Amino acid sequence: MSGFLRYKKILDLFSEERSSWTVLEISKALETPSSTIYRIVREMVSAEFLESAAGSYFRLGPAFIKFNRIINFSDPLVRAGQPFLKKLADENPITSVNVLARLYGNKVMCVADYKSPSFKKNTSYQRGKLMPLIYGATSRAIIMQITNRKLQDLINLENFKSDEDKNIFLKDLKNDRKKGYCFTEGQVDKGLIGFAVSISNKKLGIEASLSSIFDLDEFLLEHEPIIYANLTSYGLLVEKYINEIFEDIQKYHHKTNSIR
Amino acid sequence: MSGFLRYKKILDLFSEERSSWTVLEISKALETPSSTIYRIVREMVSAEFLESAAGSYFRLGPAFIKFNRIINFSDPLVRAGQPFLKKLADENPITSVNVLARLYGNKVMCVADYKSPSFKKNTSYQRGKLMPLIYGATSRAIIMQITNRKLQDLINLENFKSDEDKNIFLKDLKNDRKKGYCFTEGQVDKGLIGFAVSISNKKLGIEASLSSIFDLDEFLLEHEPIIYANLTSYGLLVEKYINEIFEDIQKYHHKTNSIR
DNA sequence: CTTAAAATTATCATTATTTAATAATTTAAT
DNA sequence: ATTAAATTATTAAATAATGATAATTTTAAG
Repeated sequence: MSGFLRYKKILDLFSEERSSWTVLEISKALETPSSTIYRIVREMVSAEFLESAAGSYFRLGPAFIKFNRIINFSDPLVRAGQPFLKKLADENPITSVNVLARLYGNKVMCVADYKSPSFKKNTSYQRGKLMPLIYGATSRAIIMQITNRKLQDLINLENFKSDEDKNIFLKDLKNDRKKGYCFTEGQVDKGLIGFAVSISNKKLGIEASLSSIFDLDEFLLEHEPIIYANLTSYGLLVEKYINEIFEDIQKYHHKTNSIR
Repeated sequence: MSGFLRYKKILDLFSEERSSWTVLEISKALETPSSTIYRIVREMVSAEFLESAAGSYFRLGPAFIKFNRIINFSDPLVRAGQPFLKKLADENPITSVNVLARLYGNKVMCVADYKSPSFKKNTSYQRGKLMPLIYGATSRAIIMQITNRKLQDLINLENFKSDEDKNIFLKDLKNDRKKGYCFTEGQVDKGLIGFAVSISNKKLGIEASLSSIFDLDEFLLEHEPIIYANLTSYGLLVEKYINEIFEDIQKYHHKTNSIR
């Protein structure tokens, strides 16, 4: 265990289910002497990546809240897309959960979400949560924009039940790519349906999606055209804003670099 | 530069204003050879604390979003208080910004906020932002619960204009402690006023506050009793929930520790 | 498709840090 | 006040980080 991994292994112990650990517990879990863990934990506490809680427990520190905020206010995708999620929800014909998500390793992560206040059911899509790459419209609108080698690599990491399943998935993906949007039913949450469009920006390396999730019980066929119209128009708007943000960033860097 | 500091120094370069850096820029800023920075950045990218963006730039990685989410769903203060912020806003007599904040080093950090949809002015209190310890009701309701040595240490870090200012501050603090709540006007944002109560839990080491911020132009004296009533009752409710969460955590740890 | 520049990774001797066993100290609970 | 638990300090030995340079890969332009 060396380098950053030393610190990351400790952080990775912390989860929603188990959010506080003592040094001795960490020491056992990582099979590392407690004197070593004490030293490392002390470092991380002083950097505010961990904080000491009561009863000699430690929990994740406020540095994560701070850096999360910086991402929120500066990440081009979040900055460009966040303001439109509420608008999209308000314009949808029925209550919805609206999600901006992006590729994160070989998973998909929701980076912003807005739920209509009266939406009743629970959804798995919540900011910061990792979702499977091959299920749900949100994910599909992301993977459908990926091609060649990178697509191969991602697909190879997935466990399809059979080669047939894999081929069906790839064929569906091709179809969706042609159509320009995705629809799935109950792949992630039972009783919910999802619609999604791709969001991308090559210069910024953004591979993302914008999606709306509805309660199947509320959904009528006549809603479909409005949903697609909303998603595609807001999708384009988000891409336009991402581009503007990109140009701002470039100007800024040009300026600061020439000063030096 | 050694240990975790090596990594933290790089992360600390990233800010809202400057959210992407190249390896060469980092290398210059930290006066460290680029071969070293390349190695460190690579480590952090693979741990997802940084991510490579377009044009050989790097930005903060999705690990922060992930861990932030874990804090959101598990931090006793956030878990207990978050759900009440909207309720508090809805019950306040005029539009408001409602904030849960806590001590963070020698600063105060907002850990959850809810703004009435129609609240017009901008406030400095946004989740994740660090605020001064000695200005604003939000901060004062935190520092007023701190005593003895710890208070001394915190006060000594502050730059008061004069000894007189310092004494006035300490006297006001004493008064507020007696009253059980704080009021300030325009100390953080001009044209805004703040009301706050303390939130604490000794066992969990929580030193926090619940506050409501209003537009001075909308505020009438007759609102005051309602505001105080709301803050104090929700403050007690939040403390009660923190306590329940504490007991849940204890049970859980008891269980998992006895299994081993 | 080629080519040149820029970005990134690999190599390795030197230097510095981390490790972990143990002792010493501090803190917390009765 | 006392004792156990938690934390910090100390140390030689083991290990890893550094940074100069070379090698490779990627990117952008013609």
